[in-house]
Amino acid sequence: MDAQKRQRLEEAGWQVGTVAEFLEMSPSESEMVELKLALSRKFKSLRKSQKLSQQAVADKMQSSQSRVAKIESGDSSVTIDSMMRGLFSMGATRQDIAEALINPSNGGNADG
Amino acid sequence: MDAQKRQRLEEAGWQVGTVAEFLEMSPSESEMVELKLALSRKFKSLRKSQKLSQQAVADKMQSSQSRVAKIESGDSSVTIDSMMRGLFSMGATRQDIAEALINPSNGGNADG
DNA sequence: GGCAAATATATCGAATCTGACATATTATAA
DNA sequence: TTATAATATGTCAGATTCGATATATTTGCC
Repeated sequence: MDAQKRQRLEEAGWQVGTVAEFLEMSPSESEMVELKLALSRKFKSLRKSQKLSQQAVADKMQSSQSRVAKIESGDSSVTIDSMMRGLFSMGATRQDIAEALINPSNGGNADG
Repeated sequence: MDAQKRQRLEEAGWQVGTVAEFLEMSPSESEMVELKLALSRKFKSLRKSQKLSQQAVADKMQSSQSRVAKIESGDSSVTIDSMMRGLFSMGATRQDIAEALINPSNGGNADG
């Protein structure tokens, strides 16, 4: 059972503990996971608010649709650098990003 | 941007060169540079405030002294992931990081 | 000055991540 | 339904970054 599946279970109501506990992560590792999750949410909500397809964002940031999908799905092969690059390519400011880091929700616009 | 800042960037390996070349950097690329600069400053000020050597921080984050030096000098081979990992290893919170992103200065404690 | 600790810089093999691509799955509209 | 766009998933060669190491330089103290 991987982390993603486990998270799905949890969202469906299964009490299994925290992701960090399950994966036996150090505090800094789980901070990293949460940070990436926050950025990934912000990324998706920003794209939606601008009504862009993943392909359109990929073009803006000189990447590929599949990579954008991975960014939004929280794939572990994605770096923070990559997410930041995408956010800036969509016009996000450091302010926007800072707010996304603090706010546990998706960070504002569009579907929420 | 002043000449001193540009020179620091050049010395750190950012392909900046002339002012003209610098202006050819896309907006998102320069946002990335500024973001990394902000994180690098926060990293150093946090380490100083905790009176840790670069080696000590390297141990905490399972890296090497040389890599910590590169983080603090704004070396272009350093990823944001790497900087974040270091910041969290020193006990920084997402709040701390968010503030560092917004604040153009070094971010608070110790020298500066 | 001399010495030791701290920091900076260079290099390199190994590990990781990337963009591209193929393809599967899921929405959306006619 | 059928067609089409959008999104998700898997793979992989090439590029990038990593930690480690060696070594140079700087800093601080005697």
